[in-house]
Amino acid sequence: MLKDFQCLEESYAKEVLRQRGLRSTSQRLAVIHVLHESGRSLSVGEIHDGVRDILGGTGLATIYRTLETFEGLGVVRRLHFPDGESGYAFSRAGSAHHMVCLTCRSVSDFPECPVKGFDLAPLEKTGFRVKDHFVQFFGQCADCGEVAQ
Amino acid sequence: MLKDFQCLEESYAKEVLRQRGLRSTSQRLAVIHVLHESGRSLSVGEIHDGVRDILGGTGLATIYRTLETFEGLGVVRRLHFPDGESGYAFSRAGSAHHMVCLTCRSVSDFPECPVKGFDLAPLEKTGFRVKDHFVQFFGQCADCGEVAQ
DNA sequence: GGCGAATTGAGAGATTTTCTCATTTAAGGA
DNA sequence: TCCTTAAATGAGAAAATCTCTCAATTCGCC
Repeated sequence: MLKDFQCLEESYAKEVLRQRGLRSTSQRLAVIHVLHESGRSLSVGEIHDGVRDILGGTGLATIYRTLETFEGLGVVRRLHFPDGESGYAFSRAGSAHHMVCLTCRSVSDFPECPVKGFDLAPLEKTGFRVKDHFVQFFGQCADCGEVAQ
Repeated sequence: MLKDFQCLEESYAKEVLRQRGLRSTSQRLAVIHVLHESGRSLSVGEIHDGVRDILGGTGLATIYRTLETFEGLGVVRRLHFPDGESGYAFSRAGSAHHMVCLTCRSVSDFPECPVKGFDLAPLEKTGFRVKDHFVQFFGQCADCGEVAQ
């Protein structure tokens, strides 16, 4: 195992895994650790590098499998940027929405679902049944806003 | 050229290209034609196949380049599905938001921006400067809803 | 500590995307 | 209408990304 101390995110991931009957492997926890520590969204390659720094030789396939597992569990979310790149970020339970900094790619949870106050009735009158929605704000975080003029 | 008749979407694309000093090639118009005719979002492979049906041997690189160009012009939008797949759909000017059917992958323009009525002030108090937002609704369109129970 | 099933590592393989450069073609001017 | 010229394309190689397989390892439970 990594170390005795575990951040909140690792404990949380462990608990979610346990509840689903999945194992808490060092590789899975390392992925959470790397994502949490960076504080931003990371590409698959960056996550792979970060995990290798901690554990040594870890297979790339494991990273892909782990991210897929965690995404299914809602612990990690995949983000797509306007430039076509994509990355993964830790995702707190219940927060489906994020603010993404276009400069440093940090990801902050969104305090409140902006769609909540929106009346879906006229939309559903068209016959479309809404099952899910996804809201993402792009911009610049406080730090990057300062630097860039 | 394809044919004398052109759908609204092709005329529109032509006009946008002209305004930017880009050329209206048969390949570019064919991409628009294929997207419009399908009425849903298509993968790069499907678009390639569709264009080849019309024009014959068209290079895959051209499809990628064309989609990139049109996305930059706002004529085409790339969509990411919850299952990790992605596709491209024709995008009317000014409509940044869509309803995407998870069954048939049809894409409908969203009548009104749901974020419009949302107060961004508390969000911006955190120092985050919102530059753009992206809203996507997933669910089932009227046709697919009928079939599936 | 031992057992059984879940998970991983390693690398091959498949798929997707980009790049290069010779050739073609659209579009404006003569 | 023809010419000119730069933009755009085609073809395939190359790079990048993602998936698969299966033997070996490891977690979680008894």
